[in-house]
Amino acid sequence: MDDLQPPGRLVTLTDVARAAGVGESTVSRVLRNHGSYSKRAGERVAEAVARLGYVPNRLAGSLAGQGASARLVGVVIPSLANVVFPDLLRGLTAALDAEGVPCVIGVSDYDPDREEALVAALLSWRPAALLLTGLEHNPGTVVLARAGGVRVVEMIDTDGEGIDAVVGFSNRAVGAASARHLVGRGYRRIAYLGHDLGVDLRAGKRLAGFEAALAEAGLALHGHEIRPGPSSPASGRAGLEALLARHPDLDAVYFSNDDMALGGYFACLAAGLAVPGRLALFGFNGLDFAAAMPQPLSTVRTPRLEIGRQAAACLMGDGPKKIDLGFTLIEGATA
Amino acid sequence: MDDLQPPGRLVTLTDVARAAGVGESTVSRVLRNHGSYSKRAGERVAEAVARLGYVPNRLAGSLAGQGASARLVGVVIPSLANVVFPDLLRGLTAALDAEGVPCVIGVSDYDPDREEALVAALLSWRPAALLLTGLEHNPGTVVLARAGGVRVVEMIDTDGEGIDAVVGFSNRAVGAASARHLVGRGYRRIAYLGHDLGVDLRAGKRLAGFEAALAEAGLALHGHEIRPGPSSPASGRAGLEALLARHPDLDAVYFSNDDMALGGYFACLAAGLAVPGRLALFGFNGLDFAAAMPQPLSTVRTPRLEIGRQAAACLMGDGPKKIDLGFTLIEGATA
DNA sequence: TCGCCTTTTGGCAGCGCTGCCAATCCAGTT
DNA sequence: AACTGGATTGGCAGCGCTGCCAAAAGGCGA
Repeated sequence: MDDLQPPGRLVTLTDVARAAGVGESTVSRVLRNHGSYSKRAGERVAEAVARLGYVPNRLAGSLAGQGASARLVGVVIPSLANVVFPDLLRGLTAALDAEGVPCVIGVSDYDPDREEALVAALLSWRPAALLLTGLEHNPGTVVLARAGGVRVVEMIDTDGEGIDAVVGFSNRAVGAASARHLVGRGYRRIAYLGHDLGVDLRAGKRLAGFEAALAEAGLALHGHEIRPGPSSPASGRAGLEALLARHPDLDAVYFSNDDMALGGYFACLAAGLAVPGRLALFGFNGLDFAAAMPQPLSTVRTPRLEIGRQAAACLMGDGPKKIDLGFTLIEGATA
Repeated sequence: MDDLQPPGRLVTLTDVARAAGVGESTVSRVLRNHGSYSKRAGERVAEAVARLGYVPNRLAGSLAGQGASARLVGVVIPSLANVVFPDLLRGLTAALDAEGVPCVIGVSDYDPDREEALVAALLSWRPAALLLTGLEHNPGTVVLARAGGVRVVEMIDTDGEGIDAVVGFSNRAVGAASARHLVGRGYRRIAYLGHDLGVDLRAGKRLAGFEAALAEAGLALHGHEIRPGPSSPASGRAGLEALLARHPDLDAVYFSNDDMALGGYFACLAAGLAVPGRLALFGFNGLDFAAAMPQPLSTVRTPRLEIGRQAAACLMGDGPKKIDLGFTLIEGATA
């Protein structure tokens, strides 16, 4: 594939300098608009850049520059299959693109070892900052991140201690608020329906908060179904059918997220179960479709874009170490 | 933020060489497992690397290496809000992470000028390859991409000429197949409900293919609703309500994608319209939820992950210049 | 033990850029 | 015209690494 472009050397700053009849430093100053230079020099450089089609080499620039760190941000997320993470990236890139800082991303597939490998790989690009998801990491990941000499921001989860800065919300609190809502509405035989907790630690924290709040009300989970694999409407639908077969007397279900809840809603529609009359449904995330349902889904809206934005802001300025952006309980009409 | 890490210099390859009592070149050879070195040298280097916590500096490595191009891939996508693009990234990162090549991403927000700026920014990192979305770009973008001396792959759309390699499917053909399906089922008063076509050119191509196939059958669109803004279930629901108010006699609706179709389905549920008895619905994309609906959505499944994977493969080897991965029409039960 | 060939090794230039410094220029003063 | 201070400029070292090359170290049969 490399023999396709034998154009020899790409245009360098030295070429521009020669073409513009000025020194290299002048070109550098003009291009970065840093230091002082005459109007004339600016024009000649601009002209030469345009004529030669010069594209700066940031590898060289970053290497030579102060601190030798690149204007890049390394991001490790567990998955791209769950809307939450693209939303996070969306907030992030919106804020970073404005600064002209691109993200280098790695997807860990919820595997801590892959995460560690990705952190090492990303650090080798000497990013200006590193963004991780959640607070649970391999010890090696933490050592690497600390030794990397970069700002580290952990996103989404605030239930625990971070390496450096943390931006997110409390998943435990979300679970507790959800439980209190259901209990307050009079539901008593409440089941949990989720996807694999072994990998999604934050779903586990929500469940823990949920059960704790249930316990405060003198209740316990009335049924429990954990589906292998990632969350999806299909999994939610199959899961609810399984759950109802085992516990026909359920009156409410707390889902690990809205995707699962949508599947549950579909199951109810298909089975002709009145929602919430016969069965109440409660989700998590507050995705777009939740509000468009015939009966808006009862759920908790999480500030996903805002987490991304604040995380980006956190990289730039020196904000507080822990930012809890909270969440919003959406009453909806399904619970 | 930078005064937080005054740890002085990070560990360099020279430090490792000194600590291991070997030359720099030997360390380099060991680390890249390139060239020959003794077992003893390998062990001493490995020990020193572990002891010092050395993380290579790829900025320097790439700068010094052959062709001075980085083991990075630049990706420009129009949005992260539409599942399609995260899915694309998913296929991509799955294939690239295996090779240890991270993606540097930029989000253009469907703006050709932003796309051009992002291409320039990404090229300045001297990526090994550049991945763009769609075939329509600013002339400047094309010039840049060509001059960058990198392999360029355009994803998703095969209806037109690419800069270098193209991986995707024909949106026109998707539209035509969808129309033929609806016509074959006996629907005659068919409307189109979509989001902003000005930005989503591929949706426009589908619609063009759809109308062309309709014309072949002697039909024309019976109603037409374009919603401003991005696609979403909420937009689909509101759109269908508006459409039905204007054309109460519709018997089928072709949606710009499944998200819009889901909103349409919700609108039918809410209004008590039988699907497909009273109104048939047809989507596009074949998202997860489509199969979990009480009546599986009639739609077209696109090979999003596979496009990402093939695009990655395309960067490595020298595959064909144009790969059409086709699509699958899913009959479903809504049309 | 010696010569010959292969494996292993270290030195060093240089990738393209930035930061520092000293040189130059220029306008305003004296 | 000489002088002064700030604005502008170019030269050059060096960022951390790789590729090249020549030197050193082994291996082995004679």
